[in-house]
Amino acid sequence: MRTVTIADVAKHAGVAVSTVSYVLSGKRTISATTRQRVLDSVRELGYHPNAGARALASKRAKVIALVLPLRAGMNLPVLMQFATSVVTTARQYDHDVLLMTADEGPDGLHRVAASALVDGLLLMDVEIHDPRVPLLRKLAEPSVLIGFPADPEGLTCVDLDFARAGALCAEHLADRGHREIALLGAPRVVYERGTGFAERTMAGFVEAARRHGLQADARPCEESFDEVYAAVKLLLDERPGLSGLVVHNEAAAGHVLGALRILGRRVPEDVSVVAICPDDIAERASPALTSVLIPAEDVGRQAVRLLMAKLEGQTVPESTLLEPRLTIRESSR
Amino acid sequence: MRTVTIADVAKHAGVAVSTVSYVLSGKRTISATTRQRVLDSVRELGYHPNAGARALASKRAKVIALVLPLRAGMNLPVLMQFATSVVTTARQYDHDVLLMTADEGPDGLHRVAASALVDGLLLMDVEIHDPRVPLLRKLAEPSVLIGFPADPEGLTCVDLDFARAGALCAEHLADRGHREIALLGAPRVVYERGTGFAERTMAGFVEAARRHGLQADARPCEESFDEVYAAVKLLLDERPGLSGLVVHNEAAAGHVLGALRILGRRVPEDVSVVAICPDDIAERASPALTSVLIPAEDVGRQAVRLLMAKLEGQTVPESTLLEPRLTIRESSR
DNA sequence: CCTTCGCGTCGAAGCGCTTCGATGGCCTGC
DNA sequence: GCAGGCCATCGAAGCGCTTCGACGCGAAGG
Repeated sequence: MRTVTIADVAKHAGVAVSTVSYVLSGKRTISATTRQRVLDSVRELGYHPNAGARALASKRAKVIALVLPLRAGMNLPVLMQFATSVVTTARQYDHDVLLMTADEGPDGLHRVAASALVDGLLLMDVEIHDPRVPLLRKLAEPSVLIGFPADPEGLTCVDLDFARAGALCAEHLADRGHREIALLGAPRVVYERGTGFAERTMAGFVEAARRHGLQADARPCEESFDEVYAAVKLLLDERPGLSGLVVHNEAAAGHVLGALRILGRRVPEDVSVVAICPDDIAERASPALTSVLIPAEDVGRQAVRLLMAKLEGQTVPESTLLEPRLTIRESSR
Repeated sequence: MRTVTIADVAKHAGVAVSTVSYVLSGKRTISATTRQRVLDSVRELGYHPNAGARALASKRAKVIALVLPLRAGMNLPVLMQFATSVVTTARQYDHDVLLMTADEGPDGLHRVAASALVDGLLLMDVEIHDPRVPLLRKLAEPSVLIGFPADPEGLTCVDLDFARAGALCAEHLADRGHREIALLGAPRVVYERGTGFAERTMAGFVEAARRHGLQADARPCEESFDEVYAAVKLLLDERPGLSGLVVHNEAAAGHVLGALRILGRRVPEDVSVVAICPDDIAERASPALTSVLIPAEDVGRQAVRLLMAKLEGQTVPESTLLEPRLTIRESSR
């Protein structure tokens, strides 16, 4: 069974090859009767345009690259949701997704772009001083970044508004009358790596607390139970009046609850806890955590939309910050 | 800056286009001096072959599809390791990876295959009665499955040897002198979905226990703490002499330890626990779990190798089972 | 010395598609 | 009744690459 080409369709429908092409692309008007005849032939023969030929002729591969940081220690559920949402959204725009790992580095991006394998790039987990950023500026292919490098000038970046998320948590606690609050953040290495989002959360938190006249404290937090326990204990020792705790570290969130239980503090009676984490983690905790969710799906969808807009030559905002949403559950009052 | 084509390279090196092509593909002998001149030009001009043109002319896209079950509730770390290993291995064979979600179903596979977007397919998490299997048999493009459908005839399947893994656990416990053992498996839905690996583990476990004259018991196990606790309690009530427990459920593994602690059984003094799970989970538990690991990386690498072999027209075994390895840690004696 | 062979290279024919300019038929308006 | 215009369709020229057959030349063989 030889594969069906556009010429087969044309012959079957009794029209020229170009007519079939125009029916399929809609780039020229074709009479309703011809159009129907062609579409029938397409269906009957089971025609699928050859991707390579199309890419060659039209200079559009209809494929975008998704560059994921597939190193260990990522927030897997969020990453997965994000990837799923990117693939699904891309399909809605009739595009496919080429999966790449960050470890190919700038060369990998250059390769897929220069070979016209992909029309555009989506990079996740961009760091403050990301070696790929200068390349992206040079590339003819449009790109969208998840996260913010030091200088987003000339790029297109999407992210959750982490500063706002931090602030939202502080405000929530302020509204409930808490006067002394603290934030436990990501592991120290995350700050050192300079991904940016962790710092921005802290900054937003501290700023909002200050604005509301709260006494606030923010520090990194490791992920093992023992270290979380030690951190929580230290915090409570130093700040006996502490009654509100924000945890921006999904691995640690559960452990914080465990530590508080062991330390004899009830949640939420003695200490209110707010987490910045995916909903499923917040819901599964006990008590269920009041949380600000990381809207991975929104981010993915939005990123693809922006990329598609750029592919069509539209200009898009350099920076898109997604508004965080706080869901109140059992762990705060 | 127009993109560099093979014609540019040819002109720059003072040779014919076809010569450049042969230098790059190695399909005909080219004298060392010419070869070097061409390679120099390639480097100097920064030439990258156009993927579409190459695919069109050679009928090889140098892309494989990776179909992941991006629904929730998967074992994310394993899935990620697997995906990473697939991408990395594919790159070693100079191939790229197109990411697809299972929810496009058979039509999606047909689409990418018929459009020659990909040369081969890698499907993860194949189910016993998978609707995609009949299609794969028909497709001209080769494919490799992770997991086993009911009838693997004519397909190429790779998986951990789960039966062996179950047996290994039973044998480990038998060697240590345990006489009454049990296995807590995946949630009930997994068995109902019929992915196969869960059943095979159970079967291997039961068979090995029987062979060693042990009293054995195997049942599904849900993932929430409360349900795990109930299951463990029921088991201990029914089988007071139970001293060895195998857990094939990474979400439940930690909870089992918690439940045993609450029920006053020390691990490993009173009950030895063996898990079938990724190493990181086993190591993070306390006490660290003796475990049989799911070698996601091996599976990915092996799957890509098989696919590449098929792409080159070699015949490969229908079934490849990866030998499980047991790592002894603190939870068993 | 001439033929034969093989090595290294070239030229040209596609691969299947998009797109541009051309064409022919038909309607409109004066 | 005819010029002008528009609509629907066609034909052909590439897009950048691979690959096949051909060719020229020096070495080997008779």
